[in-house]
Amino acid sequence: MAIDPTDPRSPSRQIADELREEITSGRLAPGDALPSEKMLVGRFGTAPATARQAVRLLKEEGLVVAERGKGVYVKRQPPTIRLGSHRFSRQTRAEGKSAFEAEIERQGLEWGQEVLELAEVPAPEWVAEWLGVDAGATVFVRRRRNLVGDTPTQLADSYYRLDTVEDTAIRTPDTGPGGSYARLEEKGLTLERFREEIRIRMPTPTEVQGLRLTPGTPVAELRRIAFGASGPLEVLESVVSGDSHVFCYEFAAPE
Amino acid sequence: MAIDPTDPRSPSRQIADELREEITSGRLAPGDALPSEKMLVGRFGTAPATARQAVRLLKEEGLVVAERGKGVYVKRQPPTIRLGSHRFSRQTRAEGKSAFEAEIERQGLEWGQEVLELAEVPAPEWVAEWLGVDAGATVFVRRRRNLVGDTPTQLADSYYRLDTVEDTAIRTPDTGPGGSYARLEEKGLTLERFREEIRIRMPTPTEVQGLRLTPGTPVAELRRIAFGASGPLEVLESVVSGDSHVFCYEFAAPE
DNA sequence: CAGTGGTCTAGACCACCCA
DNA sequence: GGGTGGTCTAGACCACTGC
Repeated sequence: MAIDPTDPRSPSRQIADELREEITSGRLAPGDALPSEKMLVGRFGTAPATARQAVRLLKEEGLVVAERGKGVYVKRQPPTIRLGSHRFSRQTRAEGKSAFEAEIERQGLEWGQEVLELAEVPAPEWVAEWLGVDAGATVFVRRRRNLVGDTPTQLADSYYRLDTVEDTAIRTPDTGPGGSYARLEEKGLTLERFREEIRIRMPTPTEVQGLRLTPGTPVAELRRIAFGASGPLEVLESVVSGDSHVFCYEFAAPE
Repeated sequence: MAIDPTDPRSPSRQIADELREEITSGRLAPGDALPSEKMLVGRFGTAPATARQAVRLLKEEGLVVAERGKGVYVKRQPPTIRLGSHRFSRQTRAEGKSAFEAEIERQGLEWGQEVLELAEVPAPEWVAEWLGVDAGATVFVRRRRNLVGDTPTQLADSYYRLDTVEDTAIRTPDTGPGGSYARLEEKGLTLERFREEIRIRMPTPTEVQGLRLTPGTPVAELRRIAFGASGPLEVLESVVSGDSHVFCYEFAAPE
């Protein structure tokens, strides 16, 4: 219960390990408050800063969240959003839903989107390469933020060649039923296959703010390229909060 | 250059933002040393603990690594390992290589594996569900650690029904050429399709140790189920270090 | 041996939440 | 107003590195 000075672990580690054990064992359930800093000082007999250090370790592990003026709580698991390879089905678009929208509603959650920016910009290097345009060429970008309930979960930037989105609702705030993929197919640009890459990292401060992330929450960076018959149609970069998403893929055994 | 007391950002944030800008702008390149704590104290005129706090923020973002007794360095990007849906090709197995092995060698990297445990254990709940056995039924598990060069990059546990691996080299330390999937196919258990789920989180202390992770490095938890004609053949859980892996999937537009 | 980061002590003030 | 966490000051000792 108290600090063991003969233990090779530092006092703050001992406190953190003790608290972590209480969390993983379930004695402290999600939503429960951790003992306050002062209680920890009383219980373990250390200086306040040492107790703080212990709590900080747990925050870095993503096990607990601090709420200003209230206390430190065991993190609750937010509802898990499944992002699967089946979400780009043409049938879904025919029903007037975008890929993301369909995925959320399938799970009985509320959906929302904010368009942050519609602009013509010079293509970032990897976008140019994937879209098959010259480095620095002008492309059209749709930046938006997806919400589940009222919490933002994704920042998504879609890039298009200018001729691809010419005279389409993709250039306007509301892309209409079925989303931008439906608009492309209306134009005769059939989506044939997709390629996705997932990278994992800690968020930048901007992303922490934009996604309302708690400290200790990593993010996934998803890059997708959508191919039509004649080449790439859309390149997407999306940053999604790690604690509320699962990526799912199914595929046949290749030869 | 110095701290601005009228700035709404706290002093440690200001220092962190300044250093981050030097890193992202390239004035501090990967491998370069950050100014030492004492230098920061001199430059910004704060107490040592404030400078430390700034450096800690950058560590949590995964931008820098501290080396005891030496200094704090801008993180180098480790070689990126691509884990793609094409890695389970039968052709690869015919060449005597396992999925992981093939992926690494394709990129000209050195490969290694340590078998940590071979055992019969009660199935964890999700494994039982995916393998289609009763909760708590006995299953066979292969726990191993994959190395690229001499750095561990993956912890992988494969679970099998007992009858699936009966009289196969899968129960022995060396599964032989082509890995365990080759052994299954020799037995007439053809792999037909795969399902993968990727979750993102911060590592546990055990994983930090096992994968030699630096603070601020998230991990991906990969769960895979390999299906044969008659049902699931293998369930795998793998924890991979986030800073050295990219997951890649390609798929056709579903109906 | 000097310099580095890792940890700790023992306080202080502030902003925030809730009763 | 009392409790909470967030941040800061101003030191201290230790273990480790590299010379």
